[in-house]
Amino acid sequence: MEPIEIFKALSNESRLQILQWLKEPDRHFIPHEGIDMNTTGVCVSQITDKLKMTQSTASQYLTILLKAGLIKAERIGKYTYYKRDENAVEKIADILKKEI
Amino acid sequence: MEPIEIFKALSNESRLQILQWLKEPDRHFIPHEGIDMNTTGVCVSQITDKLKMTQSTASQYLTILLKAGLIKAERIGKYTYYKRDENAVEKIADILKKEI
DNA sequence: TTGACATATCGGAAAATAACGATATAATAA
DNA sequence: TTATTATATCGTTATTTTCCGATATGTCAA
Repeated sequence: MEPIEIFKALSNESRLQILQWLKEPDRHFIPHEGIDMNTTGVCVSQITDKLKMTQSTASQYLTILLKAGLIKAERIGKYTYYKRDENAVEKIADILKKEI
Repeated sequence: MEPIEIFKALSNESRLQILQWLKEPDRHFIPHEGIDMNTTGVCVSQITDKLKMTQSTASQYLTILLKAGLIKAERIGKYTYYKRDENAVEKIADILKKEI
């Protein structure tokens, strides 16, 4: 929970976009392999497609969001599913409100 | 109110520091020219001193916070006083909570 | 008007970030 | 086993950010 690291992660249009998509995954992605996107998350290729950037960039951005603690990752077979950590988003909003 | 611009402004240790100091100016600065720091603000040289960076850098960081809308400026004589815009800080916390 | 101080702005060097292509790794399918 | 697919990582170039010194501007005091 490093505020600076979190704000850096949020300082990029594409990463903000990803976070917003992951807020309501079924509004933004088509179902995949019978996975419940709300509980399990969305895989890298789906995000890559929507981002219209390379797989490399998408993967790196997801890692940045992950390290900032804003999303969680789960590997299932050859896919890695990422989903928002709602608690973390709440928490940083609270920190902003109380400590900054 | 550009979220990205605001998050960029918050992505720097020194600028976060300034914002936090300005939350309780009289805890962090000595009174100056009989000015009420809470209503009027704190001048650039006081912030420069505490920051331990050059006047140039301090002034630029204040401009970045100003353009992001996080602080307000008032020129009185040869001094420019900066103070937090509490409303703006609240607002970005709300945006974070609701829209991101 | 000149001098002294406070602040703003300009131009730059070094470090960090953005985004890519190429390649490595991991897991499944054939 | 080998081929294929999904993801991660590496190395790179272009851009942005950090922070500085030098200088310009603005304001007051003598």
